[in-house]
Amino acid sequence: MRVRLKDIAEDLNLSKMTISKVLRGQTDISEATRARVLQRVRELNYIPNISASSLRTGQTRTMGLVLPALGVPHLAQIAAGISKTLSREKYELIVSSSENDLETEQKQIGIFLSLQVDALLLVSLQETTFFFEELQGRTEMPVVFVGSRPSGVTEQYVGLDEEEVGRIACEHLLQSGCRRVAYIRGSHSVSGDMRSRGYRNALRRNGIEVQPDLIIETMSPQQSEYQRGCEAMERLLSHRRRPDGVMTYTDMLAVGAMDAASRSGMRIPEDMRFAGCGNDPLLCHMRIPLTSVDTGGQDLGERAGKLALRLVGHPKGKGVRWALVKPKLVKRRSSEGSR
Amino acid sequence: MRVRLKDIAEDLNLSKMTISKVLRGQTDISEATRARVLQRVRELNYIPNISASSLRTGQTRTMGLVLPALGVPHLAQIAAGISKTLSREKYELIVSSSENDLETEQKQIGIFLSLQVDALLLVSLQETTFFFEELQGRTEMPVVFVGSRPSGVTEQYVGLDEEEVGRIACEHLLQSGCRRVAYIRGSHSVSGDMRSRGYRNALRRNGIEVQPDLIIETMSPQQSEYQRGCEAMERLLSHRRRPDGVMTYTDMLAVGAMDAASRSGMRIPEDMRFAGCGNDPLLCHMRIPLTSVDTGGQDLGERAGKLALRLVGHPKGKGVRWALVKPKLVKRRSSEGSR
DNA sequence: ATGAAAGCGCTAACAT
DNA sequence: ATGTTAGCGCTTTCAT
Repeated sequence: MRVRLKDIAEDLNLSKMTISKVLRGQTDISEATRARVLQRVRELNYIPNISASSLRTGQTRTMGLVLPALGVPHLAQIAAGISKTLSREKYELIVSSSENDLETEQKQIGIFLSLQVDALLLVSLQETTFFFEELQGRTEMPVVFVGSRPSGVTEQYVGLDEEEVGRIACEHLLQSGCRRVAYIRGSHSVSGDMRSRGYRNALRRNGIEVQPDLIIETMSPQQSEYQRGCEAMERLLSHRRRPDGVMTYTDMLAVGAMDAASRSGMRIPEDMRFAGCGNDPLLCHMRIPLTSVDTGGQDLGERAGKLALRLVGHPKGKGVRWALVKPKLVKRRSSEGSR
Repeated sequence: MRVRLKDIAEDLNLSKMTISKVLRGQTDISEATRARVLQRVRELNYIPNISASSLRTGQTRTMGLVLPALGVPHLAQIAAGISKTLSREKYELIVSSSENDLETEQKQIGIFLSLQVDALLLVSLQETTFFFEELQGRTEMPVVFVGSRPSGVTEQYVGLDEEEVGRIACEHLLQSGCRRVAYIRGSHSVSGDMRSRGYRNALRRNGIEVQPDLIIETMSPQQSEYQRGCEAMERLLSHRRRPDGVMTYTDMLAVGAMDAASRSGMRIPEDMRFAGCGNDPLLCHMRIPLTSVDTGGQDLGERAGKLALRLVGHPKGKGVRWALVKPKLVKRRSSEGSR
């Protein structure tokens, strides 16, 4: 049988209460007893039963994170950031994946509710607030949205400043001397639209007209991102007036685009500069080191973790609202030098 | 306040017990009552308190998985495989990451023990059995090692047949007509050694002598894997007699090697065939589609999940022992055709 | 400084 | 077919 408080108590001829107090760091215990207890606790390898303590206190010092998928670097960074922040306050993070499925996400949330975690952090797939409004009625558990949010949610949200992503990439290329900056975007998405807005604004602010044919949507879902990058580039190269700078929605699109450009005899960065997005450690250090917008998963996670910590124990609706994390540009050779 | 069994019971003028029985699918309840209860349960959005039920039953229908990192495709596949298998039996998986840190791993294991999960699945960093021997004394919780194991562990282990990884890659290249197969391996590791053995055996079985200078170790940790692949290839190209087939420890090494080979005028696959390892969806669909050994993360996860399910409730030491999952070769253009 | 009693929400075992 | 009792391991409250 597992060691319980009672076992330690009987072993030392003390009451359960004394052991419990020692373990929770209460101060009304003599130093001598404290030492004896701690010693024996270690010897017997006592593991507290969170179920029991949770049942009594309503707390688990544990938070739950639901991600659309494991295996995605950006999401992993978010998780790492949260985990790091929580552990500073002696909270632990447990994760589960919704496998990009809306219903699975709801199920996973249900499990965390059942497990009595102290707060819920969600990189949510839900597009509406419907599910969460229902949730409000059932529980007072704090919920923090990270990186994405159902439309309409404005509180308890930590996100990336997507418009800024588009802006800094474009601004950087312009400052490197580019005049015709193309944007290879992914398929339609809210973040895609916002980055696109940042891109347009940067152009306008620099007195450059937005050219619709320099914005390429790549959405054939059968093709790999690499291929889509290649094809987008080929379309851009077929223009009468070719772009002299290219930014992309993801790093892999940039890798494909750079390859296609190289094959056509373009020199990078001399003839054409590139900026990707994601700052993927694998992809950014391939052939031509790729300038990329770091979408700051770790930062995002840390902010979200802090928000969750502040929410714990606060009556609902109190406390902090939301934060937008700024992306950072990481310059590498693909956009080096200026003209 | 959250809805409890008691609330539903009072609401319907029944006892807690009746509600509990309905929710657990006991059969000694009239259809009429069952229907009433289920209806009200849904209306009130009842969420069971696992802490309470766990305290009573000692079960949570939840298992814990500790990974060295999130964000790694192979590990994510393992997690997905486990999760899929468990959910068929109404078990749930929660995950945590040790961030490649030995002590963090032990801490995460402790949390899962505290949370009373029904079994523990570990892609463990521990190299010795020391920690787990200590664990044995504290708990009867079933532990399954996945993909890696402390030396000496032979039970409750589901792993990849690493020797076979090396063998099938080499065998495939030989069957495609290669006579001088090189192996670009990573830095030293147990799995690296085993794959190397598979490679050597395949050569020998085909009556080809192992040439030490065709085995390249790439271990400069500052460099990216891509660069290390390039450099390894350059070394191979400088040999008097160049290889006509190259296999690598990872897909990224193959991508780098292929690029270096292409730059030197080698045609792929005509002059030189390549096989990577990992079957990374991103990397295998770049420039030249890459033949790769699929290390079957999903399979591994499913087998591990099944093993864990069989272990639950069994007295320790009973039940299944271990399984080795066979890798599968996925052929693509980099090794196409024969001579 | 230490301990006794009660109860968190649930369910096993046993009535009725 | 439904309900009663007791207790899982812990902590809150209130003695001593």
